[in-house]
Amino acid sequence: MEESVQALLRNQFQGELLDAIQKSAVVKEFAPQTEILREGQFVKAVPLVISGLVKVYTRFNYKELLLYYLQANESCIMSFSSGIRNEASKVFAITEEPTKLILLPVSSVLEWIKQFPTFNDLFYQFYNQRYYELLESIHQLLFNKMDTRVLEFLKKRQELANSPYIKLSHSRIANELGTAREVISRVIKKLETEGVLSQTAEGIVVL
Amino acid sequence: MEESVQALLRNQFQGELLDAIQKSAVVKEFAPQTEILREGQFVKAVPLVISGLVKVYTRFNYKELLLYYLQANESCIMSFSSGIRNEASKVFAITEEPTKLILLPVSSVLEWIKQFPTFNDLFYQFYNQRYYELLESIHQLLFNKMDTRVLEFLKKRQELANSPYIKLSHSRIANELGTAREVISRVIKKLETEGVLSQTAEGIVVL
DNA sequence: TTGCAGCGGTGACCGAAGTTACTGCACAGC
DNA sequence: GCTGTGCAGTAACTTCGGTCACCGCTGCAA
Repeated sequence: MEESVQALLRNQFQGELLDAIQKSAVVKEFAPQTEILREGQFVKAVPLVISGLVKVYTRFNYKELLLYYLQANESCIMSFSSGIRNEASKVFAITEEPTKLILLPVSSVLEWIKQFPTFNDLFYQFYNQRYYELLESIHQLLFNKMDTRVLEFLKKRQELANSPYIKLSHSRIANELGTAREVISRVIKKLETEGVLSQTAEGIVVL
Repeated sequence: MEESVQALLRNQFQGELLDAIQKSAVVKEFAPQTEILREGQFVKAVPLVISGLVKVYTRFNYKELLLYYLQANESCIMSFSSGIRNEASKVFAITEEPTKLILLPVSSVLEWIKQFPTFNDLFYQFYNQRYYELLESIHQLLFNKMDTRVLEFLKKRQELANSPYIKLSHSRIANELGTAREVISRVIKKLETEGVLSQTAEGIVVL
């Protein structure tokens, strides 16, 4: 295992738990736009993101909706839950950027949860985080109109990329929000005339 | 503690865990339409439903949306999570029927989770269940039109009440689905002419 | 150079759902 | 009896978002 990964793990975990993780974890790297979890898939490993960005989303009849992003030190609770219950996943996950993650075998995770309270806490935290993010998605869908949904989305992307320029095509944005490309064009144009953002050759900038 | 509650607990828990729960749990009864969790509330106890029905929902500017129901042997994960993280609740809970529940102090729950793996598993199960139900809500909002949403809702109510007759006013249904009363009237009328349900004096019947 | 694929812009249109406003009915309480 | 209240039905209208069709631009590859 590389030194950079080791360092990250040492930061998060200590003692026996650290040893155990180092022993059984497998490091994997993925190129952008690699599907790492399909709906209906049965998972036997829980991923823990080391670096990069993973998009978790749901899909129905070619209509998608972004649920949340996984960043460094976060885990996909869906693969954990589908792992422990031996149920098929109900969501999809795809890398957005080059992503490095470690895979923890479900059986080991189950052991560690019993043995190490800090590890257990961590997973409750993960669940919690995702619960909130789903709740937030529900709020967006139910209470907000397209313009605020687009704006919120762009702001989040700006934060995540840590760059003022959002390099996403209108149709990509439409997919994330479960709508059509034309709608995004319309809304972004409107936001632009309102002066809250501007479209440049380098990407969209929220002001 | 009454014998009926004792029996239910013995059914779910054993040994030391059962003893501990019996020692520190408080039984409470609530009349229908009693608010047991408000948004922004800080909770110091985790409820476990013994009997009855609790509605968990979110609200914004007088617009509501049903998230899920809590039935016997289920717990509100929101109060657990807001308890352990000392954060304010983001959802509301209200009794739909006369409801009996036991309250477990947050501090004890945290202890038991470490001590008793079965108890820990139970709470993961709760989290999981709610995560799925939120996901289901998102699907309903994003992919389904009002007519299917109403129909699904009515079917679920029929199951829960264990009676063919759904005694809910149109405006109540509208609230649960985050829409207006007129819309429900319109949709139900349409469903009625389509022959998938009928409205009688005793309530709505899905055929 | 041509052609084509991907992207954004736009106008026209439609349908779903939210809104307003009013009607009629049943029932309770006085 | 009258009146108030809560519920359902419904017509008319608006708004939002999804869809269709088409255009023009750019850049790439044959």
